[in-house]
Amino acid sequence: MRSHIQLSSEGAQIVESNRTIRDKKGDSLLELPNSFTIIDIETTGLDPRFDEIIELSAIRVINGEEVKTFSELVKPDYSISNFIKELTGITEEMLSEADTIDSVLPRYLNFIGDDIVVGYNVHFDVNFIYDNTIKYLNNSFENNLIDVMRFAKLLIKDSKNHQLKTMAEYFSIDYDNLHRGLEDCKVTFFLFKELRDTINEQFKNETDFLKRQQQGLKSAHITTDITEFDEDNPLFQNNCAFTGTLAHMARKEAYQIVKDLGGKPQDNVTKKTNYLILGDTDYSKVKDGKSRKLKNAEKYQLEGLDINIISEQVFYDIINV
DNA sequence: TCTCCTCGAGATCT
DNA sequence: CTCGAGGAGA
Repeated sequence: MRSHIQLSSEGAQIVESNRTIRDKKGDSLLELPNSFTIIDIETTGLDPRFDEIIELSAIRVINGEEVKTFSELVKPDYSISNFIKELTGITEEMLSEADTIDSVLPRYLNFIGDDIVVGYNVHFDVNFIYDNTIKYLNNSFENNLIDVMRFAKLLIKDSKNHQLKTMAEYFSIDYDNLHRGLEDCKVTFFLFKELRDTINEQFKNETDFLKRQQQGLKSAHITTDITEFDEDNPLFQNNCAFTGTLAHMARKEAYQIVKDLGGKPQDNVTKKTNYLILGDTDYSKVKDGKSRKLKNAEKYQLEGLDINIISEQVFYDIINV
């Protein structure tokens, strides 16, 4: 397949086969600022290379308060599909009176300024804006961004998926016209607030959550409210490490269960390890099919240390699941 | 123990 | 794109 290279003086957008590189795109931040601009766009499809923008919407938020909104329809070059008509409720007739992208986009970018842009799966919107800014204005869109979906996935585990609609229902957020720009901005704004509250409920404070997220999953972060333990449980006061992916729970949940039983979850196998639980390690990258943790455990076992290498199923039996 | 890298799996936007 | 997991090297 031949590559199509498209170069521009500002914010080079290189289209190679079916992959697009946007080298001046802003950073994706895991932050909770008080001032930002919520964005949402409607398009004629999912692919920025072929599809067009038909609505640009935004809400300016300062110190947590909505202060201004922007929402304009955009007249596309080509007609829109029935699917999009159904999805958004936007008709050809509505679009026929709208301005074209080259005149609406500058107003939109002016409204956004250099604010951090916040959105749901915000990369989708930013990619369209980025490409259209190059194409029509020969300029780049470098604003940093915050993806609310990222927070949703990190915080909401008991949900069938993380679509905006599902999350809105999860938090009982009302919406009248989902898939219209401004309405989706409002839902995203409420959702962002709810997720911030969730963080404050589940963690000491916001920075505590953000710091942990950066550091990744550490067994030392797992805490328990339980004060009285069953001292007969095999895990009680014992060090437990895991290797591989567990079939029935996340590593984090397993750590929590160990902690709740009075055991001590570990990130690595050490000479103090008492149990190594084997998950699925059928990875091509694991040499000999044995992870470093398993190799260490076997080594220590040969040295006569009290370390039990057990299967995932035995672990479930011990914890009574 | 830590920091950074690589890789595969899974999901969302219109 | 993001995350989780293992690996390598300091």
